[in-house]
Amino acid sequence: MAQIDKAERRQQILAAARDVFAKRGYHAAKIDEIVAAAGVARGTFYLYFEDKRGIFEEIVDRAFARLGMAITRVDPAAPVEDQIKDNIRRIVGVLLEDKATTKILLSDAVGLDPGFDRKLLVFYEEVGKLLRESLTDGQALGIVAPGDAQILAVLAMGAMKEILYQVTMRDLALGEEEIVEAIYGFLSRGFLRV
Amino acid sequence: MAQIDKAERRQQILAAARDVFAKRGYHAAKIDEIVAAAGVARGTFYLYFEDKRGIFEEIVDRAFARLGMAITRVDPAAPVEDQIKDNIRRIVGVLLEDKATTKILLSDAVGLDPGFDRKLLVFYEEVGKLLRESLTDGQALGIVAPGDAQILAVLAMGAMKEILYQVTMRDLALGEEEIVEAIYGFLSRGFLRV
Amino acid sequence: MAQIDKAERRQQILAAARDVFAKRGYHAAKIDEIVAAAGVARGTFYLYFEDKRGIFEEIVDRAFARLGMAITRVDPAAPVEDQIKDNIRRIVGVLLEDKATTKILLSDAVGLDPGFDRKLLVFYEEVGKLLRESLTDGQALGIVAPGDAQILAVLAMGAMKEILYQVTMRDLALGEEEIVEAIYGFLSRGFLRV
Amino acid sequence: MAQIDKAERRQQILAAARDVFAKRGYHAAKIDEIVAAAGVARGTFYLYFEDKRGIFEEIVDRAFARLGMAITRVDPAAPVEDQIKDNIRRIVGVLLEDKATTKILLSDAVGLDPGFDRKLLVFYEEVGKLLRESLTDGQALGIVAPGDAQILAVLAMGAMKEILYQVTMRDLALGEEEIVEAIYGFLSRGFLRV
DNA sequence: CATGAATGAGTGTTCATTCAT
DNA sequence: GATGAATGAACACTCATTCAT
Repeated sequence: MAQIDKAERRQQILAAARDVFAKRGYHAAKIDEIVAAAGVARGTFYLYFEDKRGIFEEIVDRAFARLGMAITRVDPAAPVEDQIKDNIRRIVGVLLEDKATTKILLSDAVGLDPGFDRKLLVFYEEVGKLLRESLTDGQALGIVAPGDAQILAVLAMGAMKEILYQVTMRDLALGEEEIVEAIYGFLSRGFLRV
Repeated sequence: MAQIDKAERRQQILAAARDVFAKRGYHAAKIDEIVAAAGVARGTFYLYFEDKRGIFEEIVDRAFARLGMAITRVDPAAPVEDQIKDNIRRIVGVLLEDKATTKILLSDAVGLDPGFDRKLLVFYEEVGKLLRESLTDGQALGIVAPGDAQILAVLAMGAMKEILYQVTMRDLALGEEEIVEAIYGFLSRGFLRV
Repeated sequence: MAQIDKAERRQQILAAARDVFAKRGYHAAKIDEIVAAAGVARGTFYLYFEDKRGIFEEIVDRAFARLGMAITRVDPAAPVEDQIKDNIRRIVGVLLEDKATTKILLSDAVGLDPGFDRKLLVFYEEVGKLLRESLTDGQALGIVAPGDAQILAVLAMGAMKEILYQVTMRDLALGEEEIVEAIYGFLSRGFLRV
Repeated sequence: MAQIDKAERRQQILAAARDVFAKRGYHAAKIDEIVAAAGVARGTFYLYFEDKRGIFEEIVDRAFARLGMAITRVDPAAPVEDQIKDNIRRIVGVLLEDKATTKILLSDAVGLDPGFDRKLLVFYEEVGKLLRESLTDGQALGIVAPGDAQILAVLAMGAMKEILYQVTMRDLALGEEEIVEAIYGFLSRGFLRV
């Protein structure tokens, strides 16, 4: 079990932890099961991670970082439709690429404890802020409907989170592009025609 | 402590549990704190409830029941706008009326364990089914945009859940009617005008 | 195992802990052995005591309190010999009466950790202060040899501690009165006659 | 790290261990901190010492050896006062010269475990035996007060240990000669003049 | 019915020691 | 010899649940 690269060993444990957390949820996930899945000894775990919560936090932080990088600001000077679709496509891509982590993000990390709730809220707030600014820009140009940009941002995020939650948790059989189109259509036009 | 009605005693404990669960989250909520808040002895708790998970489940079940009763089917023969707004208004009303329970529903109950995840999924699926049917009816009448009704239903629920989650967790200062209008506007027209 | 008086239950556990600590030393004493000796369940221990260190500290504190009460100030106006002998007799009596606790005091509590070292030092300093004052009084009356009263106090305490340590740890077969006389003789006259 | 003498490397580790043991106490001293202080790798430690207890034992054994060599038998044919003072002076000198080790001896090694208690007892008994014989000789010559020589030996050692313990642990500001004189005065004449 | 003292299974974490390179 | 990554035995403590009074 000896000379693996240190970074590789971290990844190994991280991947095992991700799978166990996704399968069992945070509290039902036992260190024992994680190290068994990673094929390392109990003590090795603590060589690479502070504690159970620490590794969970790292999984979430990495996912947030990946997600953050998938999102880019919309430039209102250029055609927006493709930019928005690309954003949606990248977000959906990142989340569907690693469903275990997505389940952790959208399910296990929710309501874990006040500290974690804050972390989640902060991340969504950051995304919301970017979205809000884009919406405000768009409103100035008349390509976004008037209304409280913050609320619109929250609603848009909620819609996306839910569809991805359902796809992840229920294995709703939808192709990525289908999801992207549905989200885009919904955000752009809603669905009521009364 | 003598002459309290049995049902009243249940309520007392239930309310205490709800507050503690909302304040601490499921795992950090200790039976000790619940019984202290309810002003009963430890053993008394188990006279009224099977176990910790049992009382939590009852809180969630009651909330779901209340929520279910707030939702009524839209009759496409009559003017739909008011019917939809009424539905939204009732749902928002129920959830904002008891924020502790709403926090439990939208945060603590999420990712608790596979069994609970299923319960949540089932409830949202039931709501989604009703919504889907209404949407399908609407599509037949041309008052709902075409598209996969199931996805539309999921997106609509996600948007509503998120705004209420934010209002509950962040104390976003929004009036009920404001929320109702924002949701309705979003569902009906989206926000892009490109 | 039920309805014993709460104070009695504390005593029961305290006595068991004292025996185990005395037999094994602080670190080798396991909670398991203490509760087994006390005939209670693991959890019961924590119902009565904060933690392992807490019960140890209580044992030491109680011993110090008992010891403190055995010591009285010497009144230089009255004949001092009997007063001193009485003090020595009471101290020796208290320590030989419960050898397990004495072993804990003179052996296990020593060098446990910086916090405990301080507690010990503080206690001995208090005793030393009383002794020092008595010695200073005595020096004024010419019944105590001149010299740094603090050093004399320390030396006197050391002599007493050591003889009791040896009696406790080695079962040196000495009667109480023998010990008292030896200490008194030593303190009063030393042993060199050159 | 290459060309260091094997014996030198041992010394290096031994010195580091001594400092860490003195600073933290036996149990709070971690191998990690010792090897870090010594500037060697974890495994290297075990190349030079059996285990943690082994190195601790060696520190104590060496200290006892040094101490043993400082003590010489008093020849009753020659003037004893200087011989005794020289003995005290040498003992005090050895102990104050390396306060870290003295703290280990008088504090950390006490009550470590039954095995160590025995080692301490044996050493003090050996010293006590030598002292007892000197005292018995002295009693035959009338230069030592009558009384149980063993008890007198124990009392004398206790007095010395305590003053050195206090000087070491409390940084009692006393010069060596002051200490020597105080001890000698105390042993020779006690302090009561009633 | 109500009480609260007693229970004990369950688990995260530490750290001395080993051993492949 | 030297290294430091890996090991896993050991243990204090928590807290939901039970049950004698």
